[in-house]
Amino acid sequence: MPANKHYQDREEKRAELLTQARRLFIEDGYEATSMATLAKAAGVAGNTIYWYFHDKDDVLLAVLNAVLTDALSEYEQVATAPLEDQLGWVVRQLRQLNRLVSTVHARAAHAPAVAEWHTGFHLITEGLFRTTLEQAGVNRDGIDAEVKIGVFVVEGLLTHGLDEAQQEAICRRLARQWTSG
Amino acid sequence: MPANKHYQDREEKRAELLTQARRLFIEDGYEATSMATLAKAAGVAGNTIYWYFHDKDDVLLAVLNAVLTDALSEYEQVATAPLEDQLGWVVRQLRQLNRLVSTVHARAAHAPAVAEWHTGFHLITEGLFRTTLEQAGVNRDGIDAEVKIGVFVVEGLLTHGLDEAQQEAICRRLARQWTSG
DNA sequence: ACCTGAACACCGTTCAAGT
DNA sequence: ACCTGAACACCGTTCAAGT
Repeated sequence: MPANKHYQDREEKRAELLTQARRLFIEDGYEATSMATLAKAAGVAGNTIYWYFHDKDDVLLAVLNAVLTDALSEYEQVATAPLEDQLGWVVRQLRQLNRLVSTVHARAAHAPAVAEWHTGFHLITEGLFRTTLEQAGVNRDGIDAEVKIGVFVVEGLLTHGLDEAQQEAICRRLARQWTSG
Repeated sequence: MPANKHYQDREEKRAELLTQARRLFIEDGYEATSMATLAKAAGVAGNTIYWYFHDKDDVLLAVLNAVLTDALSEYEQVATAPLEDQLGWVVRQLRQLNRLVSTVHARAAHAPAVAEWHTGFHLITEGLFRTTLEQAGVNRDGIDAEVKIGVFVVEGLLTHGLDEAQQEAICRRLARQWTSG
């Protein structure tokens, strides 16, 4: 079956490109990683990437989806923990991804596909967040606003380098308001 | 006094460059505005900019300071209004600047000077915010966390295109928690 | 189908040459 | 001191040529 074999080879090579892109985008940043750098890391010529991805934003979307898939899979294990612990876990998990978060916000302004991904990401995470709050017994009236506040605060914690104490204080303050209200 | 005259000419030309940069960075974005575009808008050759600014990030810093100065000046007029109105004013004022906000977060990762400006900006705005909350009688214990939560939520409102109703709901929720606690 | 070297249009920045 | 045309090193992307 030459077709299957070829398909496997193709998938392997694409996977290698994706692995390197994920590492480089997270470690060095999207902007600082040139297509030439990425190609060299994967051992191909610069323009070969375009056989596997439409353009650089397409590589970014593939990286974002890979990271999101892994994160959602890990989230299942913490979904039943106390509210405050969940919040801390999310922040710790995403702390290393703050370069990616900034990149999404920056690229969303210029690349419609990234803007669309950004919207979908918020739908998913806010849906999970709302479920968690509802299970914690938060009043359903203002829950939409509460969810958005929670998400915005998490994003703020991510993109600004706060020390552990400040971070914990903010998480406690947020969680307190849910468990008391 | 040829020295004064020369100085004035220089200031005028720099001011024109700054005006155009401010307009272009806000309308089209920092990344989308090339040095050649900026130069053309100001009626000079591309490399002439480097006589007035060290590099492109230096132009960005000048724009940020100009915008901040104007914003602080306008803030004085609303500083004594009710909390909720102040919050709404800040969000409306800054809504048009969301490209600039994204740019600061993106460039802060690569340009130390922008990172430094970003830190200073947060010190100033959080200081003002804290004063406002204290005057509103918010409990001083958790006020640090409360201030950061407020700032992060405002940044979130800025960088995500929420409709007016959602925006108002979030502002009301935030303000309620201050006036009740 | 897959990969490449070479080229293209662009970018921020530098430099030698002008006034 | 101030300004410029030309050049430099780089960027993402395209294309003709190879297998």
